[in-house]
Amino acid sequence: MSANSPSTIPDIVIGRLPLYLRALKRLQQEGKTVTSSHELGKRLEISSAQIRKDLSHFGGFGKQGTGYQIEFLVDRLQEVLHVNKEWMVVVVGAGNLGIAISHYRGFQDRGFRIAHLFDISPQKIGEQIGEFVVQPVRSMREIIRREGIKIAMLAVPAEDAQGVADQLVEAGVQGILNYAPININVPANVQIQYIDPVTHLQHMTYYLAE
Amino acid sequence: MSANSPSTIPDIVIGRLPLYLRALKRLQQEGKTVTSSHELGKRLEISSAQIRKDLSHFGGFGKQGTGYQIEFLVDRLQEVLHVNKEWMVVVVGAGNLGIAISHYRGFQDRGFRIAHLFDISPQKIGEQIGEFVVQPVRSMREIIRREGIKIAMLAVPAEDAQGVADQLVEAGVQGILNYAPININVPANVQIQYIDPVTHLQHMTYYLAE
DNA sequence: AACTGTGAAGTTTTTCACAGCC
DNA sequence: GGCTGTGAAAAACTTCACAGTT
Repeated sequence: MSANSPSTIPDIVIGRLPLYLRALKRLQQEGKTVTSSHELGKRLEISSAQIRKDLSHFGGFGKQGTGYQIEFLVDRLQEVLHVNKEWMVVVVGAGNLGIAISHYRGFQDRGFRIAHLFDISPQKIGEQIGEFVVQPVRSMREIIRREGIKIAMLAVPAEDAQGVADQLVEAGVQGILNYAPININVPANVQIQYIDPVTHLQHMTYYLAE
Repeated sequence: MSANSPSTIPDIVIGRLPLYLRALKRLQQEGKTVTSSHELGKRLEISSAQIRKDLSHFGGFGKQGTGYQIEFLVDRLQEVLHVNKEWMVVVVGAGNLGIAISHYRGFQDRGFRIAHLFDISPQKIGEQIGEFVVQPVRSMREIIRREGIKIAMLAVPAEDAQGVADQLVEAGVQGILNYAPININVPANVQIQYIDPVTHLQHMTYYLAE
């Protein structure tokens, strides 16, 4: 079967594809050229049947008796996830977190490039952070529009997150990665994902005896 | 029904509790004292039935016709998640990310306090980062043991993550929040959670037209 | 012999819908 | 009238197990 229309594939499956991609690239770095659902599953602690079924949504990528050509599978997954091109991304918030994000080298080779760093504070505007000069939130809308940027990372205080998100959506952003520890509401056509380390820590402590 | 033994409650339910807790605290900050599964669900984009069912695993926390006393529910959830005390946490890796984590103010009032910051690089050791002096990984094991620390945040390069995780487990750590973009293997009795912004970005781009 | 891709079976998770209470 | 807590039903997800290919 060839690639389905996106809407028919469960979101939970989509969420695992980046993990497969990440693990495959690592196998590649280790010099491997072929792998199997079993080997991959062992690394990821996911059953081999799960991996085969997930991948089968997008077509038969493997060879019976042999397994998967890693390079081929990496290409296919990058295609499916639309990271066979480079997405321009903006960071909003030039506090410690925004600065750390702006310095992070790990976006480059996985499909993302930071294009701008914004902040609202007059003290921060104009400051040089790595390769970026902090720009005013005031000009954010215009820049995002002009450059057709579709993705933003939100690293502002929780109180400001909804307001900034509204502005980003208004400017045409279609995906927001929110680092602020608060839920924000966006239109249905805008993707939102959350990163909040504390929720992960609290998830772990449930299982830790006191 | 009163609190069950942890093992009988689905992990997926546990994963939502921190989100409920976060949203409830925000409602509290907004001055509310009572809420309903419907109101909470609207904020979180989770169905009200789901919220009621999740909470019912731990006892009847609400009142029919009225809803939930926010303060009471916050206390119960903190109890269930074991964050009614403060957990000491160490950070390993004093690069940009480790530094940002060490500066982050948001752990304090949600159950966690950073106790130490470690790095392996001689240039970094001794450096003052906020309120911490970077300590050598060499002395990590001894310090974790002595202070009975159970949780670590890993912010080292992917290549070093497995090795450091092994040392942490050896030292008695029972939960690791791994920021390195790589899967690591730990014994079954050790909790592990991952934070990798790129996997979230790639999840979003699947849904974004090119 | 090793491995994929996949229907069918099994399990888990979510939603429904309503009795019971405030 | 508004809301919870919960069995029962429905939906979603995972695993099984094996035919088919290399």
